[in-house]
Amino acid sequence: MAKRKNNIKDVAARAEVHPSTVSRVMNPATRAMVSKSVTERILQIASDMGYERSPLASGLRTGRSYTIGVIIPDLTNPMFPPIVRGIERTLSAAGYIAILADSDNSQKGERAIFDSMKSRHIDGLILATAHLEDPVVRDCVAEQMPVVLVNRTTDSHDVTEIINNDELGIQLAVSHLLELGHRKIAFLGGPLDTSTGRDRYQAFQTMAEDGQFEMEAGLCAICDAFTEAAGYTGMSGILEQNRPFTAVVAANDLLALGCFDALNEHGLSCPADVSVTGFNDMPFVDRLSPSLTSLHIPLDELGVRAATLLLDEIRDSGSRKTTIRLDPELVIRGSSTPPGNTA
Amino acid sequence: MAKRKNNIKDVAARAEVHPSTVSRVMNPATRAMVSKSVTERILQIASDMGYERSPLASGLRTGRSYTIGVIIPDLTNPMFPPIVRGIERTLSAAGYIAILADSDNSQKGERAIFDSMKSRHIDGLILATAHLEDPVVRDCVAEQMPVVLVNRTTDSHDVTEIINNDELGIQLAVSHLLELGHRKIAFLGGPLDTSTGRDRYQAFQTMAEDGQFEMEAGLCAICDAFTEAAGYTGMSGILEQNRPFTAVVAANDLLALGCFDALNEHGLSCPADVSVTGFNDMPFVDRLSPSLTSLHIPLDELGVRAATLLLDEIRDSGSRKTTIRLDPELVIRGSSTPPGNTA
DNA sequence: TTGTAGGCGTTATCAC
DNA sequence: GTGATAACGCCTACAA
Repeated sequence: MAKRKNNIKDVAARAEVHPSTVSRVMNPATRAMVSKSVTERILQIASDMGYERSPLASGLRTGRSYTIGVIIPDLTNPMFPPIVRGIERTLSAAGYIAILADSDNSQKGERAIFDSMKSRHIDGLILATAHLEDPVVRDCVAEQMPVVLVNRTTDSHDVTEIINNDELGIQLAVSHLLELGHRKIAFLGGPLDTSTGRDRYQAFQTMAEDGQFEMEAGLCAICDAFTEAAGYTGMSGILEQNRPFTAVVAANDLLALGCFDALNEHGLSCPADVSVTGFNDMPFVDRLSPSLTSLHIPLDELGVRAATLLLDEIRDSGSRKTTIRLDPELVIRGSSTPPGNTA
Repeated sequence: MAKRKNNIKDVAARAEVHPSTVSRVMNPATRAMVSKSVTERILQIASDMGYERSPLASGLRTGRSYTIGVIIPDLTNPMFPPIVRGIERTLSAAGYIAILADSDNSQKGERAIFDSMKSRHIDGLILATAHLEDPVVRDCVAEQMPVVLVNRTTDSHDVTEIINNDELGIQLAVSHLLELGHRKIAFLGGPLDTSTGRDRYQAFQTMAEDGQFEMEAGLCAICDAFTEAAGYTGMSGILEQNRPFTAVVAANDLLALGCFDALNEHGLSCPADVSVTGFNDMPFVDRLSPSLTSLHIPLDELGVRAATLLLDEIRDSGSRKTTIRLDPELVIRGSSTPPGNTA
């Protein structure tokens, strides 16, 4: 009946050695200290008894938990599941486990989750939630907690991160629309307290300032979240201005979806009346009606590399912080065509 | 410099009481044992010092980790993120944390994850991966590990679970197609070693046997996974038979998407040539081209209730195992219309 | 190469 | 109501 799990002492007793010897054998890093014959005997017995080291106890002793925190702003945004999957696969291959939390796009949520994770003694953190000014990131740096940012960065680049070339992405999108003949282009931006929100917006502005097209204040809306609902609200605001335009650059795919809704509601159709581009090329946008022109990002790879960077960081926390910036690729689909009837 | 976190002894020293007393105060369940004045003083000091209990150490002592394992077959299937989110929200509100893993639709993966989670001393498990014959579920029952199944069940119903009324779902879909006038209906099923695969298939068969329409062997394909790729392969197989049909009932939405691809490739269009229904009403199917008729399931609620059931189970593991079965609702969209041109 | 001893932070159990 | 003690399972100087 007593279902107590075998512990290190049980194995030691059966192998007629001291628990510390078993401990050394069970830890690959210290295994070399023990003679070959004893090592083999202990490994055999341990496996026979179904012994498994308790990460809890060993973590308590060593201060490491082999647990990594992963905070995502919105798991229902289809861009994140592939990232999470890449992270999780990579971590578990290295003997780590991921504890996942969704901050629900809120900085307060992010903080609460961070505190809770910290109390679980996580060995490191992967954040997809970074804000330009982010107390959680600052705390990580201050406390020397290994951390990697994915997709978004902060204003103080003293952290390892893997992000996208947001400026290039917007350049590609706008150039594409310009080549199609569009000249009145609206912009649907994301929150300016995130790097993806600000940098994509700035890139759009810069292209206008370079004289490539004319930017009108009324044709620019900053949404307060990267969600369909916010995109809908933002686009509705633009439409109420009643200014002519033939294309919309949205700062991400969900905003573009909300944009579709607002256009439909105003009797406009995409792409006949208005062309739309998104950002991220999240799963299923190729199947939408219309299929969405977007900027492709290797999401799974983003996750894999974020996890790899974090593992490096944990092993050698003194190493220089690196910033990896991936170039997005424009994927042209049905939502962008030459301008026809002007709205 | 020494950034060591405050522990229970530090608090005790500052409050001039014994660590045990602090321990009693910090645990809501035992707080009543301590006098009001001491309780207040300790709480104040603890909060001043930023003291947080170490779940690791307390877990080591008590055998509970306040950690719940969550295994999902495929996180990139959009039906799961809302479920995961509901689970995570509910668990964290109760002081638990979720460790998430993706089994990648493989029973071997499920087993490996389970073992790894067990070694982390999880207090319970939520499985969305159940197979009809599932060793992991059997082990949970044998080891008295609290477990809740979501979405899928097993053949031995000795486990708490929250699932869908799959039979009703298929009845609704088929009835809908019959009412539209379809009589040659194909079926694209999921793996028969899962309850959702088998039960949806059986429901389809039963309706045919009841004489509501004629079921043809050649118009029935069982896919080996609930994925777009498998749906594409399955549907291609049906199309190669060259038998006339005007509608397809797919056992889930991803299969329906794969079905779209195969139809397109064969020059058939939905719904003009063939009507299609899905299952799960996962996010974004309302935006597809064509929008997909499907069976709606309250995904977030599924997650919330699964987590709630598990917490109940943890508190009172002796309680009777319950099966909750939710009725799906048919949502009619663009992919299903009366039959026009026969294929 | 292996054993010894002490401690990681907490709590159950017994005393007082 | 509070204090003392040991133990959860493991790791690591240090000693042998």
